[in-house]
Amino acid sequence: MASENLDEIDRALVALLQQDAGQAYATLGKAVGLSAGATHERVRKLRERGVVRRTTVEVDPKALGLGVLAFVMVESSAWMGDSAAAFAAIPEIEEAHVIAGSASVLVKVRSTTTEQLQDVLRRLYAIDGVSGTQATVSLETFFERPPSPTL
Amino acid sequence: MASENLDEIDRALVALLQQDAGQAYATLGKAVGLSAGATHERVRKLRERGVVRRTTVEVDPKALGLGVLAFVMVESSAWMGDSAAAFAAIPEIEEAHVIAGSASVLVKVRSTTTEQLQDVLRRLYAIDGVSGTQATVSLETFFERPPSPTL
DNA sequence: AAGAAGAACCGAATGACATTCGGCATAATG
DNA sequence: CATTATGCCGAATGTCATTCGGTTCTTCTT
Repeated sequence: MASENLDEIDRALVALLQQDAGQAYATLGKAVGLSAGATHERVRKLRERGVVRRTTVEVDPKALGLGVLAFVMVESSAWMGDSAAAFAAIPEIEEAHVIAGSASVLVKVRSTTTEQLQDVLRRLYAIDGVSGTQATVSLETFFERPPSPTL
Repeated sequence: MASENLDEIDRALVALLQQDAGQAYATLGKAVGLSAGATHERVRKLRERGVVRRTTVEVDPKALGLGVLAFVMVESSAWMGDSAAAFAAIPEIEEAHVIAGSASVLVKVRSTTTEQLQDVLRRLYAIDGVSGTQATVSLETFFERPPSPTL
């Protein structure tokens, strides 16, 4: 997906949809200077091209009882490139990234308690090749926001 | 926001909305065994209570040209608790967390190039109290998904 | 440069859905 | 037990999503 195919209107639409995907196409259209129908077609294309993956809701993790957030550096003695499914099978893991450096995979974990976080660490060790973990607990989240379409 | 107030139906609705917030209330209702109107009222309440913060779109960062992802450990010689606004003023920063440990704040950065990432690091140093940064670049993202309402 | 094809747009028509509300049932409270 | 609060259903009504014919603009071909 080459970003060079996104013009100013596409980027404005993405930003507006990130803020409020529930607004009417007529409202969106006014904001970017198009009719509702043309706006609808533009958004349909953004979906078709995979720029907009889906419409979702942003949820307050604490409201779900997920009061503990930690970033875990997972060390391994083996190539972890084929382990995506193993990480995805641990529901507390929100994201997982293969990284360069002393560890191999960085994962973001949300849990209800620190006990549950410990259990996640135990389950991480059960993944083939994992030799160590180093958890960094978040004391406070300043903010979390979506990728900016205007960089 | 006490999570004890979320019943099974609420949690099912959150999960369904996370997957596809564009589906009709009639469809949602069928999935949880309620009428469209009752479902609408349930979701309205989840919004009112701040569980559901907003309806948004999930976007492919690469499609926006944001091909570089890094996690930066920001070290400081001072208390960073009042610096949320300073971090938020750097648009490449997607999230920022106060952490326990040798560094003070962990930030997630998306940029178009490694040069831009370097520029972000320079701007981070300009924040009062910042004494060091340690960037960990993501080579591959296994997955990113929303917090699970069923943990 | 001219013509054809493709892409994007407008605005109206039509189908789908959001929202509201009266009535009923259930749960909670005093 | 009586009263109040909450949640639900289903239908009515207002709003919006979607489509499409026609027009305009852009790109491609000769």
